[in-house]
Amino acid sequence: MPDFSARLIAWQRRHGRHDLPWQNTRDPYRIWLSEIMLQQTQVSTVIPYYAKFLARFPDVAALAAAPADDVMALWAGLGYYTRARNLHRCAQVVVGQHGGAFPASVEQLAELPGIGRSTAAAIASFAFGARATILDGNVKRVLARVFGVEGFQGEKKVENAMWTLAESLLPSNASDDDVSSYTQGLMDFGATLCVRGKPDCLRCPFAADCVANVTGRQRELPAARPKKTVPTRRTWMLVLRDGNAVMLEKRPPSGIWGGLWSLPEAADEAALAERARTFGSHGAVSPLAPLTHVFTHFKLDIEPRLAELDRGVGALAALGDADTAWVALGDLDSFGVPAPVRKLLDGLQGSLI
DNA sequence: TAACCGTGGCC
DNA sequence: TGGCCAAGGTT
Repeated sequence: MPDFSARLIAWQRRHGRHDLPWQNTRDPYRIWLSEIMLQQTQVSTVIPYYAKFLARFPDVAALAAAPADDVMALWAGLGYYTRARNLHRCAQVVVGQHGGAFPASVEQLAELPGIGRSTAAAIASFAFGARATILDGNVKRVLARVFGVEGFQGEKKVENAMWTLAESLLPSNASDDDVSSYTQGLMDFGATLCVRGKPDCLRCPFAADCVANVTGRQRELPAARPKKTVPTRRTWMLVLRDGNAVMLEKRPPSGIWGGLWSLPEAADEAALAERARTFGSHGAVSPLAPLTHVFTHFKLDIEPRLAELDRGVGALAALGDADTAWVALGDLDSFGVPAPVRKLLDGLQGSLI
């Protein structure tokens, strides 16, 4: 299909999105920030976070100079927290090694933390007019349908074929505006017309040539991910309360919820009671309503337990421990707290007298 | 190469 | 209700 890019650009200019908060700018900082937040995350989820970040960190220098904990607190609830750490590191590299200006080439961008091949192409095309293709979930779905690419896109062989195909479709002799419209068109077309459930083939500019449409295989393309049963883990969380404050522990930088502040955990009931005593609570440990949190690759059953701190021990319990903090329930916004833990504590606050 | 890494919306 | 997955990158 020699005119794929021309048709897509025309579609984008008439039917695509043109007023998202990170559009209508060529500021690499704003574009980069949006692209990192949008990794595996839907537009509607990102919008409020994007506004918060821009208000607090108006440029890359402000972000680079911020404490890591502040960045994590602002990111809390958005998920995939490695993105937040890499965002912070990337800002510091841009300031420290690039004089505060993002590099303009795909290759240099892709060397920065948190920026892979697709994100580098998005930034380079939007900010610098580079002729480089993205390959995200939208593009993979569109290519699989229009060109009849078989096989699960998680397989290396299939993904390599997709990259090659995507490269071959780039517009030649394109202006900066064309490049920008093309990249945005790939995203918008997949996100709004060639959607997973019910693609709007009647309004599709590729309908007559689309393999999936012509053969009626919209539901078979792209190939579904092989099913896997997700394991269930179980953990006990300690809500150690002192008046209106609870104790939080900073989690290790890697692993689930890396770098966030969460409740102290234990592997069983007895171990949790022991931890409560260690922290200075010798009274009853009472159960709170259990909750289940579903991650991408496992399910987590949480057994929360409430304990009261012995009178006057609060200041001692956290002394000299930088990974422990007492936080008022009304001050959780200034700490990066995992979403289900935040939900649990918000419910607790409402129930306290 | 494949597993790991969050959360919320949709049907 | 539960399966599926979204503007992917890192290890």
